[in-house]
Parts: sequence; structure tokens; C-alpha cells
Amino acid sequence: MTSRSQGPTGKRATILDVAAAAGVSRQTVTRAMNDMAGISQDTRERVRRLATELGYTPSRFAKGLVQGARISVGLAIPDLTNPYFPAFASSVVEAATNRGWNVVVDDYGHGTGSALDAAERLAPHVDALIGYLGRESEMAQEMMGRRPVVSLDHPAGRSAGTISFDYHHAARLALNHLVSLGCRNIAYLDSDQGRPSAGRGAAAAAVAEGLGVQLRRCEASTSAAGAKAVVATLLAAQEEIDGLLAFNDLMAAGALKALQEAGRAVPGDCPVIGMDGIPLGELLTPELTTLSLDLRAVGRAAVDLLDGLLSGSLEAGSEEARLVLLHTLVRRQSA
Amino acid sequence: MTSRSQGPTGKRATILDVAAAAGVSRQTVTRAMNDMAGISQDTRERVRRLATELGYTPSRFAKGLVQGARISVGLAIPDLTNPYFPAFASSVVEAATNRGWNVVVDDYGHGTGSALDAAERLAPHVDALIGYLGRESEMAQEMMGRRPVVSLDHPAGRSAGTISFDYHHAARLALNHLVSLGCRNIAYLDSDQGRPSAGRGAAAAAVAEGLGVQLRRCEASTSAAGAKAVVATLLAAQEEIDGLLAFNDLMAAGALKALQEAGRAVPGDCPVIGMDGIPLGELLTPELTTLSLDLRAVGRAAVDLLDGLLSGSLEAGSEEARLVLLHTLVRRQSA
DNA sequence: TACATGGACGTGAACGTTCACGTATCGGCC
DNA sequence: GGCCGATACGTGAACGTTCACGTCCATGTA
Repeated sequence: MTSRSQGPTGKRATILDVAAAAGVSRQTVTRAMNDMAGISQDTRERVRRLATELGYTPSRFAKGLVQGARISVGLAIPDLTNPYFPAFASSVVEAATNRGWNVVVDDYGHGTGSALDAAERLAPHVDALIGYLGRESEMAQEMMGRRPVVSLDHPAGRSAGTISFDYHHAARLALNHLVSLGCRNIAYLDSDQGRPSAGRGAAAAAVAEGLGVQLRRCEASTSAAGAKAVVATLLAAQEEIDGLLAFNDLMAAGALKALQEAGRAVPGDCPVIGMDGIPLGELLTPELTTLSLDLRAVGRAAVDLLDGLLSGSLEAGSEEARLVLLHTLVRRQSA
Repeated sequence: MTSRSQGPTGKRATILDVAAAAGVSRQTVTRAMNDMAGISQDTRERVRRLATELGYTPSRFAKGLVQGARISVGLAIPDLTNPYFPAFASSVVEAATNRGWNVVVDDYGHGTGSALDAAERLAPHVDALIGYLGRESEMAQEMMGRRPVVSLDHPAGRSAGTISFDYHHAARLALNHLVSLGCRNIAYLDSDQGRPSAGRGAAAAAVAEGLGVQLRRCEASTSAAGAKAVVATLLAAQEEIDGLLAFNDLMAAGALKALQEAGRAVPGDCPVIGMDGIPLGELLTPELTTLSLDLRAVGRAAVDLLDGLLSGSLEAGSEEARLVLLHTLVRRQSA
């Protein structure tokens, strides 16, 4: 309102406009804007004033072109609405910021989009990619060309780096514990899309078989509400369930609700174990026993990996670029 | 490993390298890479193959410089660890993606950083800024120059756009309800940093005075654990509290825990009301009554506002660019 | 034969910076 | 008077694309 000199209409002001207005050359404007030597205090201030007056903002493209800009990494996430992912994203952003990197976030879950859409959107704008890409990590790596992709929870993928989890180890921890509590008819509440973590259910089944335990697998949408509904019908069908392991903590929370509403005591009648250890678990009643992951460590690891790949100290696709992390059993009240 | 032609060391391949390798001109490479007309199928494929072989990735800077690139907006967030912010961020990302915009996320909370640090990091890389910036929104707008800043929860700020909340309205809803439940000694559990929402406590106090109700204000760190600790000591001190309103849902969750551990029934002995309506509330026991905000609507509104400002249909700093949203009382079990 | 048509390609210019120089002016010193 | 060193500025080139032209050649057409 005050000065509409260069409103949203009309071309944006360039360094030359400022130079002309100040009656100096490009280079002097550069010197003024970037606090360089070789310019008088007077000129510096005058140029600065003129610059803000004209609404001049240096073009990040021109700057990037000539200087080679800071690294910017894409973060492809299935669903920021599931508390697991913000916890992870938060640590990625922190680690990246510490290195002076930018993070461009894409959430491909809210539509019915695929990870590939996210990769496609991000690819032209980033120097590297981190994400839960599932089987689409291959194509994503292809789209990124030489630029490294760190893909989580998809060990089979051919991305430059990989972070995955030992689900057999996790399942052993959980099932051993449930068995030690006396559970014999254990339900495994799986995610129906099985998008990234298809391995979880298979591992649980394998371990259960090894232990000689009955494992009833059922599927629900990856949300508390979905899990609640499925467990409710399971209980209504008089299924003999005396222990429950869930695909993730959110689904465990839904299961807890269903058990509670059905009048089943937890852990008394049916111990419940969640997975991944999101902060939410501690707030539930009863507090959720879970296969915990140090989520901040996961984010840090992803960025570390990327750093190695970008700097060349780690070779893309090599053994050292494939990390496997372990879950820990955190005992709280629910089991 | 297969072909290290242009590893991380050595300069990156440019369009000219590809052109030379293919024995064609720049323009032909452009035509091949961008699916343009005026090129034979043979050449297109050959160039493409050579390009991936050389690890050629078009420079986003050069491209942006000549074409004027997609809009990218910065999102400055205090703490992705607090479930409120991912819920908000998620809707911003969705709305932005729908418009073909990029979102660069910065979480300034994990260090002891200020919003200004985030703005400083983002400013060189984005065309606009959305964020919970508190009083630093002024300086942030200054750093951004003509580029619009939409600042949340800081109505006094001089940013181009503003989204704020009517806390008097919210406090009336909550306190009226508590009073109608028979509460007379109500505690207001405030955030100690009061970073963005300093207005919440003041509004609650004012409304309480209007209603002639005793309002005991106490402060805790903005987390479930912090809230739990403070409420626990409050109860241990034998304070006569028969109702509680919390700064946000996360703190309400902590309060719930403390009440439960002190053997106080909720809502029987002490109804509890949270604020903002994050999804977490439904998973608690008892389910949390809250002053709910349509979080997805907040994000959409922010992006809409930005769109108006960028397109020029909305004037920076004008009345139309200052939105005020209302909380709604969602009754669940806790009050 | 002359000339238009169109497909497949090439070339100068432009985008907005910064870098590495070059130049003018002034004061001081021998 | 001549030279030196600062200080304060200006200028060509480069960064890697795309755009708007131009060129060349084969094919058809009158």
C-alpha cells in the first residue's frame, strides 16, 4: 500500500534495477547486499535502502547457478497424520538443518497417491531423497539418476542406501514376552495395505511357528479407528484371543479401545504390544508396551547415510550403505 | 560401481557433455529430455540413454533461471514433536501440493533456536513463508521483503497475512461448560514459554473474571510430561481444584495422567478440557473433551491466503488478509 | 523446373547472479 | 614530479538452461 512500485504484477526487480536506481554498477550492489569489502558505508546503506524500497530479492536460481547452492534433500512420507512419521521427519529435519541442508517434504498419503508421485514431484528440486518408498524405491532411484536415495523399510530395494529393521528379532521379543505371560492364542493385527512393512506380518508368523504358538492374523486399515473396528468385530465373534501384537502403536491404541469397550481387561485378559515406540504410547491407559525404535536415531542414521553417499565416503549400493536397526521391548503397563 | 564415469568427485555432467557424447547440439538434448517435438525417435532414445549413462541431471538453477520455477513456500514450525504441528503441517503440505507448490520445512524447536533462525534459513530459498512465528513474525516479514509471510497465532504482527484464533470465544465455551458441570475452582494450565499463544491465558483469565469464577493459573513446559509434573505437585499441595482447562491437548493428556495417578476421577472429581483438538484426544482414557479446531482447515486457510497474496487478489496487510478462526467445543468423556 | 511444406536439427541471446579482473581517484612520501 | 598503495568502484565472462529463431534437406506439387 505504501509503495506499490513493483507489486505482484510486473516483473520482479533485478540487481540491475537497484544498480540503476542507485547510480552504481551490479557489482557494487552485490557488495552492498552481501557485506563484502570495497564499498563505502554510505553507498552500502543507500543501496540497501533502495533495494528494500524496490522490493529486490536476489534470485536464488541465479545465485545457485553461479555459486552452487546448499544441498536440499527431499523427504517422501506416506502420511504425516500417523504420529510415527512426524517423529521420524522431525529428526531428519534436525539432522539436515545441522548440516546446513534444506528439507523439502512431500506427503503422498493424503490423496491416494503413490510414493512415485512424490518422487516425481521432488526429483527436479532436490539433490537427494530420503523416504518410505516401499517397492517404488527402485523407480524412485531411477528417476533420481546418480543422486542418492535412502529408502527406509525396504531392504530388497536397489536404492543407494537402505535402512531396514529386523522384524524377526522384533517378533521374537514380542512373542516370547507374550508367551511368558501365558498367552496361547495371540492375534497379530496387520496393516491391510502393507505398503512398506510387508515383512512384519511374515516375520511374526514365522517366529510364532517356531515357538509353536497359535497366531491369528487379521488386517485393518493403518489407523486407530480401523484397528478398533476390526478388533471389535473379532471380539464380538467370540474369538479366543488372549494376547495381541499390533503392526504399529497407532493400531495398538485402537485395539486397546476396542478391548476396553468390550470389557476385556488389559493386560489382565489380553496383553497388548505395539510397535515402533511413538511417544503417544506413554499417554494411553494402560500405557502401551511396545517394540520401541529410537526414532530420532532412525532419522539421524538416514541423514548420516546420505552424507556418506554425497561425500563419496560411502559407495552407493554397498554393504556399508545398508543399515539394519533393532527394536527393543519397552515394558509398560499393557503387557 | 558399474560405471563410475562421473562419481561424486569431478564436476557434474552438463547438457553440453551429453550433447557432445551424442554428437548433437544442446537444443536436441533439451528436446529429448523434455519430450518436445522436432526430434526423431531414434535420437531421442539415444540421447536419453547417454544422459543416464553420464549421470546427467538438469540443473534446477539454470532451469529455474530461464523458466521461472514452481513456487516454493517455507514452513516454519516450533516443534514437530508436538502432535499439533504435524496435523497442521500435513494439511499445508497437501494444499500446497495440490497447487503444485513445494514445501520446505524448518523445525526451529529442537535446538533452542528462535523462529528468526528458521526464517533466516528459509528466506533465501522460498517465495513465501508460513509459520508460527510469534513476535518474530515482524522481523521475518522484513527478511522476506516483498514476499508474503502468513503468520499464525500472532494477530498483532505486521506480516502480509495473519491467521489467528478467538481465545475469548474459546475460553467462554470451555468455562461455561465447566461451570455448568459445577466446577468452581478451575485451574488453567498454561504453557511457560507462551511462545505463540500468549493470548490464551489472558483470555481465560478475563472470561473467568466475567463469570465470577476462581481461575488458578499455573505454568508448565509445553509437553505432556511437563504438564503431568506440574499438576501432580498441584494436587499434592492439596489445592482445591475441581476443573481443569489446559493450554493444549498434549498438556491435557499429561494432566489426565497426573489426576489418574492421584486417584482423582475424571470427569467425576475434576473435569478436564483440552485445546486444539488433535487426533490424540480420542485415544485417551477418558477420551478428551476439547476446544477443537479443524486443523486441516487451518492449513488450507493458510495456503489459500498465501495464494491470494501471491496472485495479487489479496492485498498484504489488508483486513481481508487477517483471518480469525473459532474453536468448537467437542464433548467427549473428560468433561 | 520452381517452389512450398515440414521434419530434424543447430545457434545467438537471454535469464540474474558472482568471480576475477581492471580502472580511476586520492593522499602521502621520497 | 613520480611512484605507491589504498579505497571505491566498474566490466567481461561464466554458470547451465530454454526460447526464438535459422538452416538444411528430402519430399511433394504445380
